[in-house]
Amino acid sequence: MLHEEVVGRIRAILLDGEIPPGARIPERELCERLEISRTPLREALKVLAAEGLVQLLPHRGSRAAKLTDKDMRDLFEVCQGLEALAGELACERITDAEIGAIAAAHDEMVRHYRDGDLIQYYRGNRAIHEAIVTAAGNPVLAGLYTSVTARIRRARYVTPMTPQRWALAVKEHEAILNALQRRDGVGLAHILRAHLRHKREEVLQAGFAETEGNDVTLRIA
Amino acid sequence: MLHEEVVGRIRAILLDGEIPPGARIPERELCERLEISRTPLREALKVLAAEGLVQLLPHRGSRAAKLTDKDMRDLFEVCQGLEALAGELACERITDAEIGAIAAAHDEMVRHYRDGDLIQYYRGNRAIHEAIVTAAGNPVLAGLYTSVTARIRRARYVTPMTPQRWALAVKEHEAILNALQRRDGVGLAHILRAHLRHKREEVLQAGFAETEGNDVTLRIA
DNA sequence: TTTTACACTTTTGAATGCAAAATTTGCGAT
DNA sequence: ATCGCAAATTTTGCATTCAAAAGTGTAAAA
Repeated sequence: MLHEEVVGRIRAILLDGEIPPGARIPERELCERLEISRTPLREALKVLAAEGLVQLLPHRGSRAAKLTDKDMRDLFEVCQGLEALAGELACERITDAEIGAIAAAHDEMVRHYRDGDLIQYYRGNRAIHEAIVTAAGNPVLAGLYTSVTARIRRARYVTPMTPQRWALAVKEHEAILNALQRRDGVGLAHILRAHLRHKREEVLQAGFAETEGNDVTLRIA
Repeated sequence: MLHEEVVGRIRAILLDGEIPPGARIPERELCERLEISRTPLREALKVLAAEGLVQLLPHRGSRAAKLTDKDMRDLFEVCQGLEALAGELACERITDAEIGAIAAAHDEMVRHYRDGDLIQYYRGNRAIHEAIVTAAGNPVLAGLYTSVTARIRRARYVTPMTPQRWALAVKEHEAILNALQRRDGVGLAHILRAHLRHKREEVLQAGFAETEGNDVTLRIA
């Protein structure tokens, strides 16, 4: 198993909440499960610690990082900035074909909205946001975006929404698509920022910070 | 020696250009020099690879990452976005004391400009940009900023400037300070973006991409 | 009964050793 | 002299091992 694959698998375990935020990461167990020894596992944990997904305590092992309200706020704030930048750049560089693909994804997402299928809606939603970032044509930006969104993914794509909020989000997505089609970078940046600001308020109001005894996984079910 | 210290020391070696971009990283030598064994060294290298400072080639060791023109452009683009965001947030949150400190740093920097001391000018310049990011009060943002700026530091703070460009940069810094004092977030974001755009053009024009046979260190001397 | 001291266990962090892969060296053929 | 190929050497990646630190349990003393 390659180094990057080890990192990826542990990242998946953490993002799935299989090891819940704040819990200790059992080196021995993970080694057995991934069928590797402690050396490559520990290398991966240090990388994930640098990413912010794992917290290393000297001589006390590693834990799955826990996000406070402040962390969540900071991450959303940065995410807003990154998506706004991506939107502006995308408008300069996006091809008609890419716009077409996003429009198709948008229509499909709206169908899931009408069907009331939140899971599928979120899936499409995420694909659109990622497509915009990709269209920006900046791998550095894409990398930071991936890393920041990974940390808030569970909160962002798991929060239940009220009908009102959901309707607003869909409306905002109409505006996002529209700005893209007009290649209105400044406008797109604005609407993306507002869109994420609303999402953040939603998440924080729902109390989704990963603090003591707040098991998000339970709430999902 | 603590893990973070190992990472820091290798980072410094790379940023100083002691191991020039593209060169192989000699594990054995570094181990002896840092007086550690290969295990912690390799952990550090993987972390630095995740940061983009080191390139890992499976079964072929690690090299100091080399930046192409495109990489440089992408990094500056992201840096613009991060600084603009930091500027906006800073205007919302900065204290009078912090503004005072930045004003003092600014005055000192201008003195170095008048003295024609580019090294000291750059040092002060960097301190101001970092102070603005700090004033944004967002550690996630600060972390990304540190990591992105580290990668372009040599280009950013080493490029020789023409008198015209230097004068323009100082003028822009007057505007930066002014916007901060007025707590004009949008204005500050704009001027920071323009400032960095100019810097990027300067760097790219100077041909500072770390491509084959382009030893930046030589040019500094 | 509560607290503290102490031995014991577990776990962490790092050095060493070993097999596999890659690079370099040496030699023969053209 | 140059090219090609095989043997030798080096280097990489990982498993194992070892010392040190943290955690745990027990028993004695207050």
